Amino acid sequence: MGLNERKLKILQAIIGDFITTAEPVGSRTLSKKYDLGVSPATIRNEMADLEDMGFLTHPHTSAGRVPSEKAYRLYVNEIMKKKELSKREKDAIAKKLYENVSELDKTIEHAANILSEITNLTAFALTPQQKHDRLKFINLLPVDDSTVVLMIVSEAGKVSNTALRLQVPYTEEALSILSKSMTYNYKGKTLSEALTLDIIENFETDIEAMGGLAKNIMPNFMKTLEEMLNVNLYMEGLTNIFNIPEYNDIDQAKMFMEMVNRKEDFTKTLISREDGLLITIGEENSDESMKNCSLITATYHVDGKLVGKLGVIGPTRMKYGEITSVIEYLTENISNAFRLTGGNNDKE
Amino acid sequence: MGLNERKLKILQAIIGDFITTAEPVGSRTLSKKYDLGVSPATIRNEMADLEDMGFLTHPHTSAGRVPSEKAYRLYVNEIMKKKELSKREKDAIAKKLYENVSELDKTIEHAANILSEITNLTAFALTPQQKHDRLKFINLLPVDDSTVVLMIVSEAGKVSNTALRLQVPYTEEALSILSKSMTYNYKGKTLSEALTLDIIENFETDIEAMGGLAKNIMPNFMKTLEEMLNVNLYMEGLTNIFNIPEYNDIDQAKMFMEMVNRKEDFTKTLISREDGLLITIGEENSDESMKNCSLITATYHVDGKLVGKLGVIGPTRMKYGEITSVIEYLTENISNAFRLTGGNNDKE
DNA sequence: GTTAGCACTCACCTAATAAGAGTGCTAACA
DNA sequence: TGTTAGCACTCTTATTAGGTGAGTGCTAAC
Repeated sequence: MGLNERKLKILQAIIGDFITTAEPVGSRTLSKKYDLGVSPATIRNEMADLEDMGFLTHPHTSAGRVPSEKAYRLYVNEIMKKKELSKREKDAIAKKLYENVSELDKTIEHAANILSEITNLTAFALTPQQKHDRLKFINLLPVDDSTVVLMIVSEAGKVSNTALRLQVPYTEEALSILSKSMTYNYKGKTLSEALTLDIIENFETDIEAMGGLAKNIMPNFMKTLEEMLNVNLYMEGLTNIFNIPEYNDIDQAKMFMEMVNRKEDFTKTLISREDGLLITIGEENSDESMKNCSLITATYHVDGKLVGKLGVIGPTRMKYGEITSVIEYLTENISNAFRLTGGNNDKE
Repeated sequence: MGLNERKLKILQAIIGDFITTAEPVGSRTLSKKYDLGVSPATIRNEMADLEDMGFLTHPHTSAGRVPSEKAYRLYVNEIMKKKELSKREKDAIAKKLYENVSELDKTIEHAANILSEITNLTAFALTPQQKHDRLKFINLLPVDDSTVVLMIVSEAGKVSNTALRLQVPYTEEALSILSKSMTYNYKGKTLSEALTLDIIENFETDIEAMGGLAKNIMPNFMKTLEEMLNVNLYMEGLTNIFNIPEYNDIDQAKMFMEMVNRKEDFTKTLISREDGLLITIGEENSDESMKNCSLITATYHVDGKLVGKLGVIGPTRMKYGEITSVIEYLTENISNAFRLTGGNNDKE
């Protein structure tokens, strides 16, 4: 028994209807609402077939049909068409996105916000992983008798610094030597390379000479590098799930909230996902807590190098077509925003 | 009709019982559970009096009594005793709190986390308002042909910097002059003073000479100052409310989540509250969305100067005594942690 | 192959009933 | 005069039963 055109048409109608109404759809409603050219009885026969084939399920005998995850998978792979966004939508998105383009993090946060507002789902965005970002500039600046500022700039333009209060007095000369020595050792290295460098060895001889200065500073340097490697997770539209029938139940809502609030786990899940547009439906998710969710993620690029991710999470019943269109438009424009402006806040 | 000792004892028992069980408490349970020395009938008479006085309410005729907000107010003001924390609890708190004491923000976040775990409520903490923090160090550092880093250090040890990509070439000399000029103009000023300074005037003559360098940099400087003035709000234990009977209802949970997710509003509410330990119960809250919550906030000090806030929010039925004890212990120790170590990561 | 007709199923809603917790009042007691 | 036992009464909550309607699956006719 194959999926002839009529079956496909009926399946598509069922999926489309269910996605918007969240109600099991019956043969009569189907024949009234959609112009299928056949009677409810025929539709019933076809639906029975579709159920045998695993595309539909039955909450109970006297209920309408509900698409299975297999149906969504088919829908995503073959039926759904990407919806071209209207000029107005595009403009609205672009306007918000370009609002504060000087800070990558802010833009990423905005992107998640836009996404959640358009989709009415929970949206998220990860700031880029900086693993391959290289150290460009390292400096130690005297601020006062007991305070120096450690400053690190990466090629991607990320700046990080910490005010260090030293336990021991220091001389500007020693500071300058250490600063130069660090630059010599680390400049041009990627963040992850830098983290594996055995610094103690490199500075062994100097440490005594500089009265513990390096001993004071290097641990902080490494800690700062680690922090630069951290990605930030932005989440928006958390409360949207309360408006979704699937989560109109305190336990469901709780489970969902708890899942997305385990930010480290969630971040790990996102990072480990393949690059590019990826849709995982229900059981396809490896995370136990996501087995009744669908997750859509996409990769964005900045300067053609760094990559981060953004996407949405919600019930398996979601508007896959529209959502992927918005996500793709967003990823393109995050890339563009930064390619065109070099991360500065002047638009071309 | 006054609040004689027996009435007070009964009221206390009712409040205590209701706080732990969340069930309306009846005369029989009361006489069985607590050793009041009188029969249920007597208790009933007293309860009727207490209800007339406004301390108790009646969900319906055949239900037990529930404390009114007036009762909680009395309880908080006069009955409740602060619970001395056990050594073990104190140690556990201190250990977590001192874990990463080099960064104020991290410590504040930890504090909120500890608080939510101990109280099983939603806890929050605001990083200090830096209004009166003074600028200590301003520097412009050349990184490459088109990039300079703007670095600002405040007396409180807050460091901020931004990599600026300039549209025009610059000379190190011009940069150095600008840097010195900025230091001259802003050093020692508080952040809020600095923000109101009319810089354009100060640099009018220099701007031409430095080929627009100042014009490029000053707006970013001001923006950075503004960011330094921002406070951060950390929230922990959001999903705890799902375990609270009062919020075991999708609409209640939704309202709560939406309230605490309006972070700007919430932050404003917190900032505008009086310093010190402050408990507001139900209707005492000016925020419409908090009228059925209780909010406890306290102020913490760092170096005896900067102040931030932390606290919990939950249903009016909460363990006021225990919670305030924990909050007070936390605020003291945040202060101590930074007083003793000067914000560095070595303990004394 | 398609359709009309019809019996059948099952969730859901409503009303009715029963059970249980707790009060308020009255009268007796110390 | 304050305290207590007793009891009728109230009101929620749980349970059950009956009715309704949406929708299916099957059969027989077209």
